[in-house]
Amino acid sequence: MEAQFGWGREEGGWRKGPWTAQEDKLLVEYVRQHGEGRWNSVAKLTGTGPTLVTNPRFSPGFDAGLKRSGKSCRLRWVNYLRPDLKRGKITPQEESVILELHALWGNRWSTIARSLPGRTDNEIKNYWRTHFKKGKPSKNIERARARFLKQRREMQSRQLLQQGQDQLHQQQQQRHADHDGDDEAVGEASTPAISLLAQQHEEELQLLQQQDMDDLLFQFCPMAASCTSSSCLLPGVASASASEEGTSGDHHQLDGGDTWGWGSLWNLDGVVDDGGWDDTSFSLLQDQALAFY
DNA sequence: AAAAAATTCAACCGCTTATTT
DNA sequence: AAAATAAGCGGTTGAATTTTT
Repeated sequence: MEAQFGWGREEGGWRKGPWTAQEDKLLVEYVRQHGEGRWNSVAKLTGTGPTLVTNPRFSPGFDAGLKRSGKSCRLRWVNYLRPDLKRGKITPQEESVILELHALWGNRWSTIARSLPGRTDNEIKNYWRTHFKKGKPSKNIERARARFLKQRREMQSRQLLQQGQDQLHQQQQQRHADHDGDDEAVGEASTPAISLLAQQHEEELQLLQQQDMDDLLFQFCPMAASCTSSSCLLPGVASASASEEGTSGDHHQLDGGDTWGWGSLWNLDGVVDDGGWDDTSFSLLQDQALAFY
């Protein structure tokens, strides 16, 4: 019934490969009796106690002990048998959290997992890799990305427009003060760069709107909502959380060049200095965004 | 209908960090 | 204080399953 798998056999005395229901039972029983931890003693203590030895379910001479290394036992418990694990698919809400926290912390799966009760680091890691890893972005994340960029653009073009208007206003007033009743056509020529930029962004924006991906996006990707609300738009939050690390575990690269976009897009390290969200950092980010687009 | 390709995810490995002896 | 042992972490693997051709 088992051991039909290519890799189900023994190596150095320890069984390896997929766990059987029987093995699970032994491990669960072990934890019930001895608690979590001391995994190396599982093999010694399972199935050898008087209750199990005399249990008629085990034929005489059959070694009922669990022939698994401590490491394997711990893994099985932590990732699969623990009763507080949440089974079933990752919910859209959870996905949203994963995306956000990964943007913040990179591949620190166990850190991310702490914010997702009932989910293991392994599970989250798998989820991330299968859904958001470079090369094969799912349709969902593709849409999410588009939305993210769109929001950024909307914001920027609004900013630019406002800037241009302010500037124009200022110049007009200045001119009024300087020499009284003069022309007003000059103002347009003096802010061509900004208005042009703003116009370009409006055009890009409209292009995106034509594609009309919002409805689909919302249906599939909750991140759309979080984009506006949390860390990615609030440098204060992001930099505060980001600075909390950097003490010891810094050898983890935040975003090894092969994962795409999000890490570098959302992680504001090195872009935002002391919580300031100025135009330069914005356009820097914008450039990064465009590079991926 | 079946073969091939793609995806999923449980479990492994090697390494680092923490705890115990 | 340091060596040994245990726990924890993240990357990788590959059998099983699902999807595509």
